[in-house]
Amino acid sequence: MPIHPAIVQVALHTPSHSGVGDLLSYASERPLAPGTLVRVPLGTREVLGVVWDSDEATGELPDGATLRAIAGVLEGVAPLDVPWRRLVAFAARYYQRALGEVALAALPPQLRDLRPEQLARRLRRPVAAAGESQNAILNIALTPEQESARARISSENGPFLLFGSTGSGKTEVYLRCVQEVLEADPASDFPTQALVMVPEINLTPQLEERFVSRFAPRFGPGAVVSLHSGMTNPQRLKSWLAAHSGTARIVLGTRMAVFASLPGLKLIVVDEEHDPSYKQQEGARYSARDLAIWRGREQGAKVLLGSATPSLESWYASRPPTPEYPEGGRYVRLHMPSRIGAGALARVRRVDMNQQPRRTVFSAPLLQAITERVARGEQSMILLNRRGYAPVLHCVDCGWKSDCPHCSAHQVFHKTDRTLRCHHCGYTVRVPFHCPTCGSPDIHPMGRGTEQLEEQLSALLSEVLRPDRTPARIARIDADTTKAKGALEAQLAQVHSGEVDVLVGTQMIAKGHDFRRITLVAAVQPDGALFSSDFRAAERLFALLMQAAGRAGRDAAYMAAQAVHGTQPEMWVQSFHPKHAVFEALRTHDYEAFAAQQLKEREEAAMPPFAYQALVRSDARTQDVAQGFLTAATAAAHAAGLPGLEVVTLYPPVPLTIQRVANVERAQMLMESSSRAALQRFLAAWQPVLQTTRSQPEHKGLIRWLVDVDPLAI
DNA sequence: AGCACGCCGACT
DNA sequence: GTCGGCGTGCTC
Repeated sequence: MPIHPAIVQVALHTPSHSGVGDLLSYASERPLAPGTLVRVPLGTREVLGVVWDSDEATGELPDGATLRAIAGVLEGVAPLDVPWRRLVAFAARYYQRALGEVALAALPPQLRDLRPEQLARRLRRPVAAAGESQNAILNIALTPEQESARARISSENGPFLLFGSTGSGKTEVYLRCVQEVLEADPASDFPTQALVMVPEINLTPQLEERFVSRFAPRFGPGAVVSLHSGMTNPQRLKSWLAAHSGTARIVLGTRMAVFASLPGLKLIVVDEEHDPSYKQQEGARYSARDLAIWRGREQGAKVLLGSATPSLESWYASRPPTPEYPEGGRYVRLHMPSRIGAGALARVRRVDMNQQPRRTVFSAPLLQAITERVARGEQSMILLNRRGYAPVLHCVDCGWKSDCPHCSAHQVFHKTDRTLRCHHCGYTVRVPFHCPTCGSPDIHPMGRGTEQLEEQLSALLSEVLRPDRTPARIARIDADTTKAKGALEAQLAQVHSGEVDVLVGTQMIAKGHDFRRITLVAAVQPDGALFSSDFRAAERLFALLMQAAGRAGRDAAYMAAQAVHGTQPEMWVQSFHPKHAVFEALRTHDYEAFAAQQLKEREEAAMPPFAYQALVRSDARTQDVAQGFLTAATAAAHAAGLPGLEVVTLYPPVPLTIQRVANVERAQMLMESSSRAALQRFLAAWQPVLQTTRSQPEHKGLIRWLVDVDPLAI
């Protein structure tokens, strides 16, 4: 037997419900620093692990377990530092997941697969030279508003909420703040670093271009790296190593980037901080924006959130001091109301659909406005948040509907490829010629999706000519037309080049992309979101419509040129409730009034941000089992008198809106408290109770359960 | 989470 | 007779 003088605790990818503790003990020939990456035997496999600080003096082994030896150390990768480990530990605790699960998910996937010698080979590859040069950074002059924001970010601690309307030049402020951080003399010998996050992968290339052109001359071509799930595994590993080693000074990425190892981190920017994409929806359901705030505080990095329509959480957290509450919010609010280099704000035109003939898709005035724009060579953008031709197919004779056999949802009619597709489980069939139930040929689409809009618009504009006397051209961009790699870029290029006159699409066209010739944006059917059971629906719709409105008339020079035709940017909304508060606020572009009204409602109803919530979801073969498990776990919690329970409200389990997906029945229950700490205490204590409850025979059909802390939708 | 072990159905 | 379905149980 070899002698192993050291015992190390290692975090491994084992889920929290697996019954295996957070840390497993291994023998090592020498002590290993916490944060060291190791390969260890686990059962029959060999897996990647991270050496962790052991709180207990000795790792007590369960009876019968024998200590196995570490298989290897990933030499050449410095141990992950204390701030990184603390971030991972906090995220695991706060979002109720196993430590190892979060730790390993935060590392590039390829690190798991590489043997130490393969990694060593990769590390020997030359990296892009990152040497600093004396090349000056070419800056654009800041407006007084931008300069004032920059100065306050520079001199105060934050966190900051940069509230700037679309076109106010938030990105330029980000660039300046990043520059300032990178040029500062680091207190340690590790180079200073900045992390910049955006909500969607689509938005990283244009941002990367801007950061590279600004900073590469000064800090070298390898100074800016990206980190998002659209990259290949080797690319991700390369970026990760560059950030970890300090070669990369700026990391641009999506929510996953919040876990990047950045030992020199001094600034975190979260652009479009209100965007729901920052909340991970599977696995550990973390909010990258909230973790950014935590990480910044812990690691001594400034945090800058930016948005034209902040989340109500961030808006409330940045409330100015009042006589009543002299301390104000935790965040510093910085306001940039002016648009620069952009035209006037879009004029909002509301169409009351009650005054329109039944089944109207494009009201006459909207169609007229689009027609005029085509004739002038301007572009229009039509938003509809529904893919496919129609959400359901329906038999006139017997009432049959195209229900998915595996889900409690309709199969969507896709005319392009003649299929019925379930958007929840993917189940696809050919469109039947006759009703499958009664054989009637009288089956019709009900409702409309983007495919149908495109088709109807083609018919409606068939006689309309562009300035060059050619027919109007219509394009559609949604998840169906952009599946192929590079398809989105190709389609966007078409719009940019002016080939397209009218662009139809889902919300993916409303985000980020600046088309200079768009002078009209229309939401043809936004009502669905108004009366949703989700209390955040209005907030989300308002943000989307504001963002969409910001797409019209982005380019001041173009708008000035078109002014001779009387062009002004317009945002059209067709609604059966045109007087709804969302549209009223949109009309005046008044985010602040909208936020104040929403916050008042939330406060009266004791909802976030005035209360804290968590969900437990359970999946099972039958709805009875799914709900039964939650009911039993609730009873067990009360019986045990768990801590925090006195200020946490547990609501009874209910089926999810889409109750069954892929033949799995889903139920959930809500927990709510005015105290975040109490909710946390309760959840932590409840975890083992849920485990025990599951092991009881009456809950045999339970497939899984999961906790969602600070859920975005209920 | 993986992965092995284990016990029942329809194929070369 | 085997290949393979996924239920159960284990991993320092």
